[in-house]
Amino acid sequence: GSVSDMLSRPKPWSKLTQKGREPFIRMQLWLNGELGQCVLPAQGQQQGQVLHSVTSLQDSLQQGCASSESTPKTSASCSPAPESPMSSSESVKSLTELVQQPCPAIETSKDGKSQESSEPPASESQSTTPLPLSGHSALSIQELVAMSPELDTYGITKRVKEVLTDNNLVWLTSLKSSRRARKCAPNSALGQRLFGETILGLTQGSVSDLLARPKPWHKLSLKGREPFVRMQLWLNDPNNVEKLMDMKRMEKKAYMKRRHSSVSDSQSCESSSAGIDYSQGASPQPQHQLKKPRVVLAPEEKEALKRAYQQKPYPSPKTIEELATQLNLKTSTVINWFHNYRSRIRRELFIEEIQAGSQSQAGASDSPSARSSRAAHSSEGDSCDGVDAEGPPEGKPSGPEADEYSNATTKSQGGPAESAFEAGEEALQGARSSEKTESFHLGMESLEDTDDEGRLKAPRQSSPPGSQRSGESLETLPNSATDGDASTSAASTSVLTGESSYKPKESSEKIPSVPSTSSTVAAGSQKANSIQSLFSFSEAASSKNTRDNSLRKKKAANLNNIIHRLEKAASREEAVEWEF
DNA sequence: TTGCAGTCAATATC
DNA sequence: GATATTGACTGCAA
Repeated sequence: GSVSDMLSRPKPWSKLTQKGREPFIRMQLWLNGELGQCVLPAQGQQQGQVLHSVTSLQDSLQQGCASSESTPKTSASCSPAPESPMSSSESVKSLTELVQQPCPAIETSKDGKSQESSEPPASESQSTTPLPLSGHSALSIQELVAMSPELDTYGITKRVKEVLTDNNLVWLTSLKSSRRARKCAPNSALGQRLFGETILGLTQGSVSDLLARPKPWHKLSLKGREPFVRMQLWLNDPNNVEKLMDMKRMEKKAYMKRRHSSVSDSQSCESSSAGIDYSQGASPQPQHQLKKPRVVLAPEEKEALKRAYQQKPYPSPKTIEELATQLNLKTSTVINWFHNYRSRIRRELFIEEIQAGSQSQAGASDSPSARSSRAAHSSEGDSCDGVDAEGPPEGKPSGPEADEYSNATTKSQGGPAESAFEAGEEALQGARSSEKTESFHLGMESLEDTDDEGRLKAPRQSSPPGSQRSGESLETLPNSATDGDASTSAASTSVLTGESSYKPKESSEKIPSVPSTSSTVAAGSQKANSIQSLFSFSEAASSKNTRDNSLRKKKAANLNNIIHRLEKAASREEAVEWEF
């Protein structure tokens, strides 16, 4: 009866609820000929199918995608329906099982996509890397992604890392004895590159990033979820490792073959690392020469940018322009830097929270750092550039306050600097900034001074030790913040004089040069000085504090973002639901 | 137009 | 050689 009704009187898509759309999706899949035996899993109840993003699914369907679909799944958020009886984890399981049965998740062959040649794998666009995901087309994966229940991204990456590294270990240890074997060991290891290219269709760098800093599922776009679904599928494949190893072997074979065949003239253009052949096949030299050298920002430049960020995470075009001029960078570089920095800070925060969340809150309460940060009730606010009035935002960041988590993400090595930061932060408690631009501009002026001597001529090629020079000049800038001076001067110091301008890169990374931001407080400059000295001398910081500080820094950055958005929203007077 | 997510790929680091 | 970092780019959405 329902079918009849639906067939004769279909509602327009826009009028359908998510549940109502489900049958149409199924029909579409069926029309695409991809409905296999797995259409309706035994568990019955295909309904719970809640699409995280119906539109995206629709898109993929329109592109002709299809595949083993369906998976009952529930999304607490969007499925009010009582019907989906499955728990989230069950759903995941069934999802992956489903995909696995008919067509193993990992089709090792790189040509795996041959069968469905027609489809234009949206995701691989320009990528020359063969998109792995075989038995299923890339699109079917999209579909799975759309229908997938919430996955534990952190857990998934953790497991993937384990599998990969375990594998490395196995090989390395088992081969340790033999010299010859050891020589081969690296080749036999399951590396990120192989995994990325074969399983995820991503490059090594992306994989590394993904594994190290997974975003929580709910923060991911459909596209962003795809690698996690792939990983989940891979993890569920009992033969995953072997298949990957096979891949490895095949790759190696191919490589050897290539090498042998190109003995003659290969010498000149030797760059024959595995996986290169596509680049040469595509086009000859022209691009080769057009390649522009990669910009590498000198540490001082980064410092300056960070300080600018502390003051204004969302600089105006004018500010960007100025910054670019002062630093002798292209505006696009500055823009990119801000974009990248914002998003990376955000991501770090995510995982910090995840990690913190997974730690027992118990320990957090009496850790010194926690104590201090709590005692200094306003310190959080400070660190976020005068966001002390962050009533609501407070809620979230404070939760994961735990100081205990292992900071896998926080590659924090900047012990001294960070401890300094902590001290500095405390010293600056109560300081607060409300003004932004002016101080920032002042800062730029200071920088100008710097430039006079040794402008960061930054060849933008590599940031060699030469950069030290400019770093020094920055460092030696006169501290323009005079005691009783208004916030502006204090701020200017913070932006440029940078307590940390001479800090090693790593530490500077973690240290937020935070608060000096704008302390309106008279004591500002003195405090800044104390920070400076701390930077130089207090080597004895505990790693706990270190982590705590890095977390704070990130929170600060995050709060900055929040503020910015709030301001924006306020100016627009629009109602916004905030998710902090 | 702006900001962001996701990614690549060059380079740095381990 | 494997992995991590990071500037740049693309595509999308508001």
